[in-house]
Amino acid sequence: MNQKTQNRQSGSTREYIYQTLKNQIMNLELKPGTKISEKEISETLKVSRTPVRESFLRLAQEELLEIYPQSGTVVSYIHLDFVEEGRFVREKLERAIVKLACEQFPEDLLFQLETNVSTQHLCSEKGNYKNLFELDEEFHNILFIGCNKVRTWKIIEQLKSHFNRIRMLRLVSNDNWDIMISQHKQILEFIKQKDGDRAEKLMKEHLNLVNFDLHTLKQQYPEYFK
Amino acid sequence: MNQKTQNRQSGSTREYIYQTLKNQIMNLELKPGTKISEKEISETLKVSRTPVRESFLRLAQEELLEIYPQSGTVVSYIHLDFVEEGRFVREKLERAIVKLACEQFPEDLLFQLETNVSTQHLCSEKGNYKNLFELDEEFHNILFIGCNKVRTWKIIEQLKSHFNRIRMLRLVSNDNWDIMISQHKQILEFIKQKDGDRAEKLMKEHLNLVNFDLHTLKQQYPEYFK
DNA sequence: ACTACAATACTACCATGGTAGTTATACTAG
DNA sequence: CTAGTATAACTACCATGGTAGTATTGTAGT
Repeated sequence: MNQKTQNRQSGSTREYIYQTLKNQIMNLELKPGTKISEKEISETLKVSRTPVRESFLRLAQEELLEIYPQSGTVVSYIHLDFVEEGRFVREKLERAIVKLACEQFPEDLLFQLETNVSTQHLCSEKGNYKNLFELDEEFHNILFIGCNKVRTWKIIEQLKSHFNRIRMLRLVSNDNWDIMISQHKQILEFIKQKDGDRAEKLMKEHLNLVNFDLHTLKQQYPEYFK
Repeated sequence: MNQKTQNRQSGSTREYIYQTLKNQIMNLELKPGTKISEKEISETLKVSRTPVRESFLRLAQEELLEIYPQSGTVVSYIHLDFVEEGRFVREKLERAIVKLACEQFPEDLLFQLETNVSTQHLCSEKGNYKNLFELDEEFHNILFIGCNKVRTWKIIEQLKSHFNRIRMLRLVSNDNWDIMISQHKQILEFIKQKDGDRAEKLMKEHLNLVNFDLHTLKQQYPEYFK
């Protein structure tokens, strides 16, 4: 029997399913608490249950799904402990990274930071907050790449997943984009000047920018939280 | 057809296979570079290919296996970049944690640290290095538990996997067990005295204790490294 | 002897069916 | 109407067969 003749353009079926589900969870299209099943997903996405199942396992590993054996699978509620812990780890590591970046940083990646920041200005003028969000992520990612700490960034990305869903909850409206962008620009300046102390201090401020009151948000959207 | 009547005592078949393989990899029974396959493992461990495959995926996620699609699966070589990066992350986070522990730490876990350290003395006298190794891990784990940062420790554990294989290479002989134990004891004292600065400084020293020359080791066992 | 290429033997990947275990539902007794 | 129980309808888990893709081996041509 014909089991799959056309290749999917980007990677395996499993990867495709994983990305699709992860996006839906992070965008809150799949709301916390939603019950899903291998069979249901495999039917809506027109694939067999195997790659779906394997994606479930990976997402459970990353704490975005909770699998109850023989019973069911649920999209994880946003867990404030996880958010707090993610913030803790991120602060410690990013402060260390930006200090490292001040000691040495590859020229070509410095250039990438420059273009990133100027693109941020453009997106801000046009009110393109979706792109701005991604540029923010990219800015920090480049810092880790330049310090040869790619795995570390991946770890942070994973720990940030619960937090980023909150950020999605607040949508574009409430972030202080302009302050954020100017801080990015200033951090880049400190790196070029190799001023580690100031850079670290500013990075700490920068990460606290999104440090809004979680508990009021929890009261506003109680159905999303554990 | 009978597909599995007896329950395995501890958890699912998948978990059992995962633990078995992980142990073999960490103990270097499965040496870096060894080619393995779903079929082979499923036959030797007398299970079907599915749980084996799912364990492979998880171990690949943790960078202990490398899966080449449609081609083969290989036990990861020890990657010095990973070791270095693991050390970086661990230092930053453990220094922050021990400082936190000096601010507040639950009474019962303090007691657990006490018993842990005294057990370490016992094991040292008896030359029980295998247990000592585990007690070392436990000591640090308790610190994270007491600071409500369990996930953070899990992250570190994963990042340490490549490093721990090196530690296994050097076996028991070369570690400075006595210094290590006295440092544990001293760290515990600083926590009780709530002396964050001294605790952090000692923790940094402590983590550098196993900071031996990797490159000579790489020359000694070239077949284990990338 | 050495290269080009076809045949073969692998591999991980995906599809699918059966099973044990859990949960919801229907039914019965009081 | 309620409480308890049998039954049906789920679930994730595991087993297994087929497929596309890769690597190896054998073979023919030079």
